[in-house]
Amino acid sequence: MEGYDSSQYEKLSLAVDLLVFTIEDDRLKLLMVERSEDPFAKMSALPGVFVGIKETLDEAAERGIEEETGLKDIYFEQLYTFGEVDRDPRMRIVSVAYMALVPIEKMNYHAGERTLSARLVDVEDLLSSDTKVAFDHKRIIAYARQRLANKVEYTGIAFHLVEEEFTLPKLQKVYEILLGKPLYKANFRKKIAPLIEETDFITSGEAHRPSRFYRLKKTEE
Amino acid sequence: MEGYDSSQYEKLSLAVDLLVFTIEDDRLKLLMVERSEDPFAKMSALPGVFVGIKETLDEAAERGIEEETGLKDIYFEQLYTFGEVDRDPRMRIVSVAYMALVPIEKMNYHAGERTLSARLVDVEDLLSSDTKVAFDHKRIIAYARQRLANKVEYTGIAFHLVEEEFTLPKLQKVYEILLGKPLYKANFRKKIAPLIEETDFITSGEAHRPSRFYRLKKTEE
DNA sequence: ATCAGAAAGTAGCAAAAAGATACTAACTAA
DNA sequence: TTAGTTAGTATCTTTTTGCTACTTTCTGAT
Repeated sequence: MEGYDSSQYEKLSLAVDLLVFTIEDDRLKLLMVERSEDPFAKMSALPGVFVGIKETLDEAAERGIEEETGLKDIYFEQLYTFGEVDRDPRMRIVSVAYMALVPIEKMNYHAGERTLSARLVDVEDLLSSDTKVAFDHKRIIAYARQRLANKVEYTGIAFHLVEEEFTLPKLQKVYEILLGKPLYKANFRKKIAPLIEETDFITSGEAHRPSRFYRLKKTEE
Repeated sequence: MEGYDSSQYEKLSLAVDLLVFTIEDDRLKLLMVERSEDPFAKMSALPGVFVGIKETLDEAAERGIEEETGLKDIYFEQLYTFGEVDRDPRMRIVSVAYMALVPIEKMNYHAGERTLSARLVDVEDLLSSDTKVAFDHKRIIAYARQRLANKVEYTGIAFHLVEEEFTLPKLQKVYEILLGKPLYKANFRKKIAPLIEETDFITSGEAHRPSRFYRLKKTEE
């Protein structure tokens, strides 16, 4: 392909759509914006940016995340590239979706330049209702939701949704939310024990036994 | 993003690079072409096509696969999108990599219009040697190799590398090649037993006990 | 015909992981 | 001091995996 004379092919616009997930009030939430302009004015959409001609995809994703949340250095990964011809009614735009995870304590966001507002949307509610979402963004969200559920089983992705020091009940809750089912406390602890290490801190002030804070062990993955 | 006036952003070329894998002589092989033009003339590269302005990514991938192999209806999936700025020395080209799997018995290929030849390359040999490959294609191949190894463990992706009716020794070999390690026969059979069903056919003519042909059960996944 | 070789296929145990239950521990608030 | 509530642990059962050793069924050479 790259030997082709590419000028015979029309170029197209490439965007990055961002799925910034967090967990708030024991629910999986996603950062969405309210569009100020047509098409889909006043509807919910994923935040996103166009990819600059001198910018890698990862750089565009980082830039977009920072514009929406002010955050740098949060975990993100490329999700999938959506390239239906008519996904944008105005013109051909191919979108590379990126997924980012951030603990709610660090979460921050604000309306962008061309959006009315930004807010956290309950993902399960959104997906199980027939709420309309701009473009093909609902499908993208469903795809990401699925990937999250898969990855929590065989990677440490859930750790990105808690702070660096976390209690096991809190971490377990994150696993349960992503998996969509309750876990046995004892088994959960057996499973993640080799990945974590104790800290000297415990919770206090709650009307029950305090829980210890742990952190992720550096040495394994 | 999609509310932006996109005209302020330069458009770019989008290509699909194809990784057509098969198994030949008990080795994982990949279809590669020899480039006829600069840059990287005479070097090995992945086959690929540019994405047309009225064409989805999947359609472009299907078209590319058919151009290279004459095959329709083979299994393929989107792998990852590579968007480094300088991955093509001439101009900015973002590439969506697609991975296709085909049993060697169906495999077919020929040099394209702008390539000198097409051939099957031993993947492990290529990756463990310091053979130069055009563009960032070696990295893409390494990424795909990894993904194949992962997916064989938790999906039925290996079935796409054997014909519809297959013997268990043959299927096991495919698993072993993708995983890069030997498996115990008895365990392997226990594991895939629920996924397959017997046929009435067995091999013949070999100097040992014949083996039965099976097929994938339709009902599960 | 019989037997050696070779790969297909099966039986069955041991070890490890996952599933599940029931308990004990430590805090606050009344 | 006690009731309520959640943290944390001990222990058993079940399932899966890891492994070995066996039996089966073919060809090809005595």
